[in-house]
Amino acid sequence: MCDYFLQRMEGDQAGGDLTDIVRAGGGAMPGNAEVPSTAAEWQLQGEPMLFPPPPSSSDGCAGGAGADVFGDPFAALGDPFSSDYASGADFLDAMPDAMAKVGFDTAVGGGSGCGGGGGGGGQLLDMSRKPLLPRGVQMPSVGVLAPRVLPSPLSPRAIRPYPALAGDMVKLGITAGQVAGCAIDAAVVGMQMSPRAAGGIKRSLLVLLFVFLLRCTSKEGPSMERKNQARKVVCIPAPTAAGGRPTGEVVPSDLWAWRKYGQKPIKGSPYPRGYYRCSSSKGCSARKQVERSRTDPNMLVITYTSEHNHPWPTQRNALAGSTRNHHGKNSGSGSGSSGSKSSQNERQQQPNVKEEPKDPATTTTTSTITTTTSTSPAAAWKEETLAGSSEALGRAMDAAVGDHSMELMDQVFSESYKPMIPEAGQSDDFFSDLAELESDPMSLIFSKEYMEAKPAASGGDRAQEKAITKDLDPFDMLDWSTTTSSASGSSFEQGKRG
DNA sequence: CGTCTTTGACCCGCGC
DNA sequence: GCGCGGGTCAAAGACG
Repeated sequence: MCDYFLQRMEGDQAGGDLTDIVRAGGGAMPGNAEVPSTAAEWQLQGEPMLFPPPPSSSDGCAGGAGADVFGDPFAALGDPFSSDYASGADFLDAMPDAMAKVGFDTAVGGGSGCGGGGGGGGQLLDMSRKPLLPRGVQMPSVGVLAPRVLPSPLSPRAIRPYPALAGDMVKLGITAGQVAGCAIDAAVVGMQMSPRAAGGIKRSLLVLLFVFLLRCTSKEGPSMERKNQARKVVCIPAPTAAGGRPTGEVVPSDLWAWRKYGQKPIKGSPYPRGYYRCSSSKGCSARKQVERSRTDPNMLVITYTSEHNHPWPTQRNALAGSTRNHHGKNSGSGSGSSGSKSSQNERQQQPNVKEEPKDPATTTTTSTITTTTSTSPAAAWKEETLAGSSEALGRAMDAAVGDHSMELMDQVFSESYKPMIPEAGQSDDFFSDLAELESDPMSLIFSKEYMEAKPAASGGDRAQEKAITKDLDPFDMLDWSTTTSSASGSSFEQGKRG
């Protein structure tokens, strides 16, 4: 099973606006889309070694050169969540310089030879100049880590509000998918590299991923101004409940509170379509439709309509009905109706609400993000209408990244529907919102690693456990400071050793 | 009590 | 105009 994801603005918004919002993955994953067990396996025959083999596992992490050693281009950027930046926009505007420092080719028509999937598109990383990865870090094949080659670059209009970074990226023909792909690649690589290096890569690329995706999916710009309501279709794998309920649909969390207001059988599809509207705010017109793909019942097609007109809820409706748990209903009902359970699970994923699911069947993929290791098949994302061609994309992600990346992307995409950081005043809120994600991006990606690491801190050693917990902290782990902390590294090492 | 899901009815657009 | 399909409404019941 291969994982890929992407989304589109429904209709004819193709042509480079945001149809290429995210297409992560590629076809160059060595083997059968499985994570190589060794770094050497990342190298494909016939392709140049991007980096020399690590002299030793320890040497790669030794020394106190800090981020420079590992080529963290964004170390100087500092912590976007901190007060170093008056606003998120300031942080964003500082990114191009950081990119340039690592050979991010800002010239029109970047080099070639980096794309593993064919011609066209630009380069996110100009490998010929200076590796982003640190010395001693093995890189997966070019096709895996290199930017995805996508049909069209982002439209300048789509990222118009952010000229500083957007301009460079547009000139480069960089697509959000490339950014996303690299971020996911970073996650993959992170599992193979030294902890400190992983920190730098993670920080760099995930910053790019978040910032760029959120910018690109911003509603700002004429591309979203359509006579009809813009629709965004996201196709995701239909998660099945942990209890092994094949019919139980679990709509992945997107942090908004949705209320089901209807369900209709769809002609030609054996699966009904559920209609949801945002219940976070009374006046919110945001809606979404959830249905199983008729071509692939394992896929859920979620169509978002309209937009939220209110801030992202820091805590989903803690209202009377929102916290109820249909234990009895889930166990006793055989109605086959799919809407109820999915919505129930959505609300169980309130970021700030800790729940102890009593019924294993109610433990969904998202609710287990930070509590279990992933044993389910890797996540898959695809664009429904481009299933044929898009299936060739993104095959590198799944095995290595797994379900957690899906959650990450889900959150990223859902985030895209809230009013984006168009103004400085909102930027901080935006970053704060990111911070409020219970399942931080890195934990989503690396959770398996870290979850494996956590038991290593057993034995009642609270101090050590606390340290591990600290390492698991998204911000501590990301370590937005200028140097990659040893704590971050240790946690990763423990994860590797775990 | 407030909010939820469920579900049949209603409304609307589209094609014939 | 009619039928069909999709989208929404709203009443009823459930839940915490």
